[in-house]
Amino acid sequence: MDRAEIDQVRRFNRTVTERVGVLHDHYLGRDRPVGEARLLWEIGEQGQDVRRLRERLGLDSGYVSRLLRSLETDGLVTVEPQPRDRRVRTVRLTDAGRAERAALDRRSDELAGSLLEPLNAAQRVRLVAAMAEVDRLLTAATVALDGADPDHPDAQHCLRSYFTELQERFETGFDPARSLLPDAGELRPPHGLFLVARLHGEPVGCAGLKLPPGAPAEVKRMWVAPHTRGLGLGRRLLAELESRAARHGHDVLRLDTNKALGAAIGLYHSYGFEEVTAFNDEPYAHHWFEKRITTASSE
Amino acid sequence: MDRAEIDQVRRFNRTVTERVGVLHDHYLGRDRPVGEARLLWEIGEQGQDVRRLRERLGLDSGYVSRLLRSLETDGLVTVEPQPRDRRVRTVRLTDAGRAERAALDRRSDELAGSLLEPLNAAQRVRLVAAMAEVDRLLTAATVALDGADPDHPDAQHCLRSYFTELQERFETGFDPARSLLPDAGELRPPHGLFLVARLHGEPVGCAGLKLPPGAPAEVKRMWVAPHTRGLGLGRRLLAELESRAARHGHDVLRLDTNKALGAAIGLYHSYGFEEVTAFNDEPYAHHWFEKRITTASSE
DNA sequence: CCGGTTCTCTGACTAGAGTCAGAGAATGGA
DNA sequence: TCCATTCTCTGACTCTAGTCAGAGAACCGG
Repeated sequence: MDRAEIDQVRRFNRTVTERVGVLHDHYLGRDRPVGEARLLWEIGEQGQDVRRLRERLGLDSGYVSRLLRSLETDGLVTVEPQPRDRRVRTVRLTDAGRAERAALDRRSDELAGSLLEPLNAAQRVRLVAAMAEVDRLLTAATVALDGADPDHPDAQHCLRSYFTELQERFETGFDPARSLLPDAGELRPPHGLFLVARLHGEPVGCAGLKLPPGAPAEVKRMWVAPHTRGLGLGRRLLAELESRAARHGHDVLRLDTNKALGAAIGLYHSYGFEEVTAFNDEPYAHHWFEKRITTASSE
Repeated sequence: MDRAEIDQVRRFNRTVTERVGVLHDHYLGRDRPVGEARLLWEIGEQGQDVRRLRERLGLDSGYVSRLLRSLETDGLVTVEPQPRDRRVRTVRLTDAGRAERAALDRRSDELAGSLLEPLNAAQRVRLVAAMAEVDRLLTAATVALDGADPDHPDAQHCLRSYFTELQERFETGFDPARSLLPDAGELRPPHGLFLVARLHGEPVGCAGLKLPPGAPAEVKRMWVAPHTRGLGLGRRLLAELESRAARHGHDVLRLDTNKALGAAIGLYHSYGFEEVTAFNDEPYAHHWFEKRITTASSE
């Protein structure tokens, strides 16, 4: 990371916190404390459990309770116990609350507009494009990769999505029973491992690795959520698997894949995999890839 | 301004305030309230008058006074009356203060680094480039254009810089006495007007307009500070002058310029001016331009 | 139906970031 | 010289945005 890069990031931080930050408070904190506004926003059109709200915003339970009471006395929300578990309470917007939320929405639009307003059309196009790029890359940088048990709810969520997607995309559909599926034991230590990628706590990708002693390490069940594609997440998962495989003493990484998964095949090529002849008889595979790995590899 | 643009700006605002904002507080507000840290930073290496500090940060005088006392009791600054006007007080960093400020500097670097850290080299390059673009265009959008009297200190500052620059850039140097200079009266109502562009309150550009009844309006003394060039500020000044000239009933805008000012000549061409034969005998002019204007023109 | 757990609420605090109204010293202009 | 103005400081508040420690209701498993 060189000096010029750091300096540019600092200039960016300064300009943005000044310009966006100040306007943000000006527009959104107008007649309601920011905390309440955030809460109002997060409740959403269909209501939310208090517990989920707390998690999403990372706030103290006492604090949320107080904020909600304040919104309630203003007639913006109703709080009622859930029928099936009366400890949990559900918040719902009243009509007034919905109106207030719409007002916040309008203000966010105004804020965005006020940033663009002084610029001419050409500048606007360039600013929006640059913002999209910053947004995309900062989001990419926010995704965290962690080891997880394949039975963890987040891992399960990813795997279900993965199978659903295979079912939709494979010409022949996908029936887990017909495939060479590793059982969960093969994807947890000491026989392998499983990674989950999370964005703001939500699972958005996964990848498994089999580590058979004396044989090549094998990538299994790599999946990236559709809304986070294009962030380089697949590449990051591969890199992480590769370095972990190397740390476990493996010097070859391999995988098989279906011809319907074009983007993945492209990634394997560009990441340094080479196509090889079939090393298993997975009925859903059309391509088999291998990559020689070294401990020093870092991307 | 279309919906897609607004939405992208809103996504950007959200990502950036979350990612940069949260880290900002985490890194910079570590062992010192953000208010004090900002002040410490703004005092700078060579010290500042309390009054200027207040202006720069837009804070209440009582509040600043209290913050300074707190920094003083921590041994980070000294506050002393200015010798020439003992009402005004000057703040200076002590050695401890300088060390603390250096620590803040390091943290800003760390913050910047932490944004780049999860990305690979290619992504980093793209992020930094996009940040530079956003920074540049948001800065451009922050510049305010206001009418001003040509004798106003900010206008005078611009004009002095303008003349100095002409002196340096013209092959023959520049001697105001030899040039066809409008007197200040011609650049203030009702005979004309004068615009000053300001960034965070600092003058960074100017432009004058002569409005002789029954004759073409004439652009005079247009200047943009070197560090704000490339922001489209010249174009904005021209557009503003054009619309004001139109509002005063003029339908032609004209100007003369020196061959040394290549960027300006390029701007005049691209803005829609056409070169014409000399309409005056300004000794420093090599090119004369004219543009037909309409009331409806907007850029 | 008992005991531990989960979930929400209340009360009691704290710190930060300001705002507002003077008071009191210095200064500058008539 | 004196009066208005400028500049800084002090005291007295306010509002956000939390944190922490229980208390009490509801639920769940054995």
